[in-house]
Amino acid sequence: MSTKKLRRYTKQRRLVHDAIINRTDHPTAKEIFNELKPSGIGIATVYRQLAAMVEDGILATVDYDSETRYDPLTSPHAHIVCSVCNRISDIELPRDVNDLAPENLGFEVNEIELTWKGICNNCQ
Amino acid sequence: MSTKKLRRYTKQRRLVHDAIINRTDHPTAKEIFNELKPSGIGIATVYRQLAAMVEDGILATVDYDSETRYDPLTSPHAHIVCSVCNRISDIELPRDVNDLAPENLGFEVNEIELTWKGICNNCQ
DNA sequence: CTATTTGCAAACACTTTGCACAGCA
DNA sequence: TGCTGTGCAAAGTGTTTGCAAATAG
Repeated sequence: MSTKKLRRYTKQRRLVHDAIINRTDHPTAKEIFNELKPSGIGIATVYRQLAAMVEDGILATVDYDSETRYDPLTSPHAHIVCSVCNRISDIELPRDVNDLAPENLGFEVNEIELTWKGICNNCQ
Repeated sequence: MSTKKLRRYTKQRRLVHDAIINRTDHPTAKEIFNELKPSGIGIATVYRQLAAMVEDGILATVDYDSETRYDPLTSPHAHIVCSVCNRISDIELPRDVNDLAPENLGFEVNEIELTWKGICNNCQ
């Protein structure tokens, strides 16, 4: 059982938290920074706060296009990525996906990552 | 129908090709470069040759740990990643995985990416 | 009061690019 | 010979870190 590290409620922590917590578009740190730039926040602080939120289990990360993206949906789920508009969407993880796990190979599965790439209905 | 771009058979092309073509460990460009360094090859050439091989369909790429890794197995398959030894292994894509596709959402699927993360039997 | 957090700039790691020269076709 | 490929160094990105000043508790 891991005790959650104590965090100070700074103005910057609240800014980053509020900027990401209801997003479904998987923004990068740079994108969050640009939106918060008018507040005078530093980009290092944005990176640090996002990392802290990941450590606290508030955010998950998604690597795409050589950038780390942040996702407030931390329960297991799959993604669909549109190669035209580059949008990443959350989607339910198929129930049967666990049946496909390679446990018979002696591999102890902790996490599944499932992404479909293609063209979303907006872009077709 | 795409006509394959003509490539010159330079010493460097052969070096990079031979260094990666039978690998199953998904090396990075840096790793290939380090192995070929004694030949005097430049790192830019390694990046360029690997990119050319991807363009020609000889290699696939796998993004992991903020680095691009190269995989001579280009037919659809899944990966298992061990969080202890960081090894990425190829594994057969379960046949039923296509049944799980989100085509009912109007999404046109081109590619599936399926990775299990956990601990391999060597590391348990 | 004091330990954590901030903003800035510099440092980092991976990858790409501009350019003059080398070498395949 | 002509044009593509090469090596080098510099530039580009995304991200992290060192440090003095600011500030939450």
